[in-house]
Amino acid sequence: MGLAVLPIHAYTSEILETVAKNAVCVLIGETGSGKTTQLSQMFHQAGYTKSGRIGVTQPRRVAAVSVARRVAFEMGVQVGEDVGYSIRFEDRTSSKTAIKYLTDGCLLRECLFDPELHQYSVIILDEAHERSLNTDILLGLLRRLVSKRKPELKVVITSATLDGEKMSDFFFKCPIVRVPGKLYPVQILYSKERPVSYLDGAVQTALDIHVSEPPGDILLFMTGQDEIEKAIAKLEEEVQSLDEGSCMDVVILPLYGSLPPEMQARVFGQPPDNCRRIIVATNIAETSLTVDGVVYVIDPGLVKQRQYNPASGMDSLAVVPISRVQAIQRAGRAGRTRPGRCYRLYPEAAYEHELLAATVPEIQRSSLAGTVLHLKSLELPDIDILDFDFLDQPSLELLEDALSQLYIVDAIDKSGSITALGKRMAELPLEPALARALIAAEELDCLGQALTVAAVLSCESIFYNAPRQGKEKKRAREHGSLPNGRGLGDHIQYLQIYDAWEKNNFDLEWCKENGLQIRAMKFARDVRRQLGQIMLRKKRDGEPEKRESSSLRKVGSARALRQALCKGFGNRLAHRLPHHNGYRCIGHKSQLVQIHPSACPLEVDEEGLLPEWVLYHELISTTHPFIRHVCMVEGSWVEPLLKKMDNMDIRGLSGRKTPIVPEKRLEDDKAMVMARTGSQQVLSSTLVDAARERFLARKQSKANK
DNA sequence: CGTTTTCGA
Repeated sequence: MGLAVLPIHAYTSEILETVAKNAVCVLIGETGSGKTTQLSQMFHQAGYTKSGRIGVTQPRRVAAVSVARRVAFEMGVQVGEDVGYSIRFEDRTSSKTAIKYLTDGCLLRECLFDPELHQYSVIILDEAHERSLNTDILLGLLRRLVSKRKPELKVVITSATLDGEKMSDFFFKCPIVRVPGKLYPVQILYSKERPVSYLDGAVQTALDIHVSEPPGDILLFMTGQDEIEKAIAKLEEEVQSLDEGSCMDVVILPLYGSLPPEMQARVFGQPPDNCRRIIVATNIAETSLTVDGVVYVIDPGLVKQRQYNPASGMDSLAVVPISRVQAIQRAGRAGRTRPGRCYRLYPEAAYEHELLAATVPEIQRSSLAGTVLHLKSLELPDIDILDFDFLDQPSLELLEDALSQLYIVDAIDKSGSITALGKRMAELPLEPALARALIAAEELDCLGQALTVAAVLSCESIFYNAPRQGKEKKRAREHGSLPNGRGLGDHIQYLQIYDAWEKNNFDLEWCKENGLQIRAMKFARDVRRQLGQIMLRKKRDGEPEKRESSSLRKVGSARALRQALCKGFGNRLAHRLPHHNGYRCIGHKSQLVQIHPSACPLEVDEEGLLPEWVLYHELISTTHPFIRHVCMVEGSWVEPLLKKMDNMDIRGLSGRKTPIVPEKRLEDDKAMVMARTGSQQVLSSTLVDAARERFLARKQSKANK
């Protein structure tokens, strides 16, 4: 077979010489340079695999797998032999494996068992410019390791033009090798000013291109599912009104992460002849997925980005301007197959002066509890977490928050040293709070259930939210027949749903019928299996096999399960929200925090009222900064509650865009209760107090009898 | 009457 000559081949000797002379080097290789597939082979041929393996990290699983396949093919070997890959749930390597592709998360996990990574003679950190949380931690660890394992370990960091110097400085001013890429020119067109509505502006631009420009697909970036659907609806409407025959046919396709795989596949299928495609996508199309045939890119310049607020311990999603690196990346999507065009819906001055040069790295906008625990468990000598060398230092608040989170779940002691418990927790691929809950569950004999809950909480929503169907009033949501936890809360509901699925032999059709995300359910099953194995491995000492596996099926009372979850999440919020003293909380995902019923002043009584309280933080911090606490409660009991409470101050809440309680600033110390039924209502804090009093009075009168 | 980007162990 004839293998194409790639730009990187011309640099072979320069690269090999640099690597021979230096422990680390930075390689700047633009898209199409061939670095991802060729570097490893180059080192293999140069004999570096005689003393160990070549490890190449990728930020994404699919990339690790597909690149390994490609390289195996080029070398004429089977995947899993000389060339292999290792990703979560799947290790395709053997003792023969000389070149190993793996996700950066996987390499990080290997550090736990072998901090000096002795199996490797070369480590290539690919796509380091993407600055994923895991890559950043690896960068910090490798910086230490390089000096330690000199001269037998070689490290190559591949990065983009922009931060090559920075990477080199970080690695003791190591040399930089530049390799050109292979991309067609993309003409950039700026708007004179920002459109009033970027959605309308984007739709209009797409139509203009469609009616006046030569063939070629259009890629339009939007921030989320909802926006994508709106844009598509508008586009379709406008396209309808075009004169028939005035231009070519057009298909409009959505593309976003939670879109079911078969729908995503439509974007990669063969387009009909003589028909233009308009693909409306989230930033998934920026790096993760590449759509062939795109010639025009429309870039409104925004992304939805997760942000973590250490003061409240919550993350939120915010629409923010993209960085220049992202803008360049988006434009590049137009030049993969031939020269293209990128329409930026903002002025050039905005690009130059308003956009950040690079995206704020994830390490500066995530909770670092897991990261810090990981680093602590490596027991690196002479290390002070607050002083660890990161390429970009996270804020002190972020680090202190991580330490306090870890202290609360007993993972570290007062002096900041990792505890035995903390060590066990570090081995579980979970956020520390959930890891703590699992260990508590083991002691409370409800591990089986806790595993399920932890697994379901580790995946994206298991519910499939179908796009709105036309103008039908009722939203097509099919999971009405699923167990609802009987008011026992989301966790119990997850447990019941998973158990029901298991009873149906993990049938995928069953998932479909009940409106569940097949992908998420499968993922939960894999996670559950993996977590179970890790929990067992730790317990193994001295215990017979059979007993072990039965502990995975152990089922305790709902109360035991709650207690276990509380052990992980308990106090976390109470700790931060002194207004809520007396309320204990357990967390649900990262945005919702439930107050445990047993600690709620309006406890469940014989009438079955008040099964749970939920604090909905995102609402508090992002939309309505004047509201300090919002309690969101399940619909099932709201009505009886409303009936019971008279003289209530109920205010309607109609969506995020309109303010609740307009123009009225609330006192800081007033907790708000938001009741969630079909419609949402806000109750004032005095009602909570009144209800609490009544509850206590009733309890008192019962006690007197 | 409202719903969430994207990766990863």
